Parts: sequence; C-alpha cells; structure tokens
Amino acid sequence: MPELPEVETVVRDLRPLLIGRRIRRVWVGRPALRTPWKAVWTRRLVDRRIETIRRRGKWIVVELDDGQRLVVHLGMTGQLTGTPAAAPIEDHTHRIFDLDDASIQLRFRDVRRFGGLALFADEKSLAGFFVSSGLGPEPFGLDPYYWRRRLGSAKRCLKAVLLDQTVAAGVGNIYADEALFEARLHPGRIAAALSAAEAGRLRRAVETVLNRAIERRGSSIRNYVGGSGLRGEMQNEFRVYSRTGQPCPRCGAPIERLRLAGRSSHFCPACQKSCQLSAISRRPGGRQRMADS
DNA sequence: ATAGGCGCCTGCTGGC
DNA sequence: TGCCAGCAGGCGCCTA
Repeated sequence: MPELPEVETVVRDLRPLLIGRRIRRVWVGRPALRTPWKAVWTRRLVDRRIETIRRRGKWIVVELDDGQRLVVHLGMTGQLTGTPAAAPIEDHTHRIFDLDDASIQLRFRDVRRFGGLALFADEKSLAGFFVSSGLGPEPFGLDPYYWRRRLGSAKRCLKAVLLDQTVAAGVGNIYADEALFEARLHPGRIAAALSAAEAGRLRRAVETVLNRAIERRGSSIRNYVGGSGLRGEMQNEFRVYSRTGQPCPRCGAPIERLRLAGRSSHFCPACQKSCQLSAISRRPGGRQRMADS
C-alpha cells in the first residue's frame, strides 16, 4: 500500500508526537508478521528514548537513544500511528508501545499482515541490512548517469523498473503509473530502448509526482492513514491510477488498464504511445532500438 | 544473471 | 440474499 509519500507522511506526523518520548511497555499481539517478533526485542526496547524518526525508501526508521534502530514496513495495509491511549483498540492491531506520556501510544495495525517490524542493534547493522537487500538510492536528486545506466541495462518494461526497489527506493504501483503518465511514456516500453531525453523526463516525472503526493499527505484508497490517523488527499488527483475507462485529463481518450510485472497498470493510449515514432525519426542514423512494439 | 510468476493474508466489490 | 471470482498500496522465493 503505502509508497514513499505515504511513508513520508507517517514519519512527519509521528515526529512531533514521539520524539523525546520513552518506551515503557511493549505489547505484542500476533508475533508472526512478515518479520517474526523476537522476545528479546521487547526487553531491549523498554526504557529507551526515541531520538529521531526517519524514512528510507518505504521503511520507517525509529532511532533510539542507545543506538538501536526499530524499523517498520507497512506492507500493503500497515498503519503506524500515535493514538490516544484511551482510543479503542481496533481489530488487526499487532503491536502497542506504551510511552512515558501515558496519554498516547504508538500502535501498529495491519489487516493483511504483509508488513512487519524489526529491531537492529545499531546503525551499522541496519545499514548492512539495507545494503544486503540491495535497497537503491532515494528517488530525489538521482544522478542522471546512474539512472541512464540502470535503465540502459534493463530489458524489462518501464513499469517493472520503476517498481524495482534496487533501482530507486520508494516508488510503488500508484506513483509508477502516475509518473509514466507525467513523462508520457508507455508502461510497457523496454527501459533500455529509451532515449536520453526520455530517461531524463521519467527521472524528473518521478520526483514531480512524489512531491505532489507528499504535499497531499499521500493517497488513501482504503486502509492508509498517516501517523496521526488522518487520511491522505492524493487519491482525488490521480490522472490514470484506478481510472480505467475514464477520460485522460490531457486528451480525453479513455484510460486503459494492462497487466504488467504482475500488477495492473493504468495509462492513456493516446498520450503514452508504445512506439515513440517522433523520437526515432529525430535520429535517422541512430540505432533503431525499438525493443517493444 | 535476469525476469516473470506465485504465494503470502484479509476484506471488499461486482456479477450472477 | 448468498456465493464466488477477482482485485487491492508490497515483497521474497522459486523457476526458467
């Protein structure tokens, strides 16, 4: 569910609620999420103070005063919220952290249980985890040469490349579709076949779309809420995602849906041509790298 | 080595 | 009203 803008919103919401607070008690409901909870983690968290909260890709990193790092992934339906302790505990709440401010709790809730939490001993072991999982750079201010190299070596379609967290961390299904629309590129085009100009357009489109979504506090389709329990607003401004059959906001053609890389992909068949004929005609002597058709 | 497919879970929606 | 198929923001494992 939550992609970079949603996770960023959670982090920004949680900071004023949690920084400086000390964890007093950890309640573990269902231990077996995607990452099983280790009993020692409970002991290691008690009496630790929360120093900072940050985001890396779709991961939330809570830094504790003794150097430990509590990391949270929201999967598809995860919610990490600072909630009034008096509020009723909703179904599918799997972790509750009591704080020294007894009026508020940090709660983790996840209907589908694709998310999870883990505790790392220090920054170094957390960094090692991110490296070993191949987590790519943040999608802001990407080095254009890195971007072109990653696209140029990929024989798969653009949609698959955008979803690949080792290329850039944080883009998911919604914002991949929205970025491809913004860049006027067909999701099924082969990444290696892009011209330099097209690659640059896509790189900038990803930033544009993510920034716009952060300003709107992310997209709430069903489960997503920010760290204070508030829904996002970006779902009202989708140009293509979940708009199959509705008119393209640019040209009015009906939006189409296609299954790519195992995910549904939404695009405008008129604005996002699978063959960019104009790009080819501008390079008469160049290699015809039309790997898609 | 890469890339695609499937499974993990639960809940909701739409068609019959 | 009920049943069932299909679908959903992610990701890791398996296979070809």
